[in-house]
Amino acid sequence: MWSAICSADVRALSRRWFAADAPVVAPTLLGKLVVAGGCIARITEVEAYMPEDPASHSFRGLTARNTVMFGAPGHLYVYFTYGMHYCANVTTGAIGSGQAVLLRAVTPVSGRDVMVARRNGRERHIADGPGKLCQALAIGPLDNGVDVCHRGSAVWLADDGTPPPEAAIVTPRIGIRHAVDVPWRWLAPSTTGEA
DNA sequence: GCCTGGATTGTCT
DNA sequence: GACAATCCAGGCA
Repeated sequence: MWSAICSADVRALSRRWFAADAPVVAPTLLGKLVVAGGCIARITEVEAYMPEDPASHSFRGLTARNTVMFGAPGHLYVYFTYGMHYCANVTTGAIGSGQAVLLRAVTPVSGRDVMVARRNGRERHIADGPGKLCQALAIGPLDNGVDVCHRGSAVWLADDGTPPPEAAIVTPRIGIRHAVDVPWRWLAPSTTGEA
């Protein structure tokens, strides 16, 4: 698989891919690949966050932490939460719009052993949560702001031709305390549960 | 400068 | 199923 990533039939997603609003971009990312930490994983769950959304970090405007969210689309926004976990987002929309798509879960495609090792040897639930995803793919604060449209980046998103699932499951977002009824969470149907 | 809440996870019962 | 762990950002005085 790694050789495939290095070949021409797997290409980085273009900047234009992320130019639309987060709720539009989010479902299109299902099935796409994340290349990070020497591993490749397929996206199975995402959530959209908009600036008018009380659950979004950009709701209160530009701050030192969320600067990346207000920057150009197609960049990685990594933030620290609950005192011990990192979450990875990809910025979308126009510059200054403060939108992002949270990467909630992936399944290993290549480098599974490495991901398991990073997850302290856990064979199950390798990356079925935002914090676990960052741990398995070694995504951290140093990756905040990297360009995911560039193959040479520490973290980038790729398209290997796999189409998004035709019947993605749409649900309200979870783990948040504001705007809990907004259906901006998308899951690949065959990958619910164990990742 | 202090206080509070948080886009979570792992462990224990 | 319930709860503790853990620490930073942001709000407020």
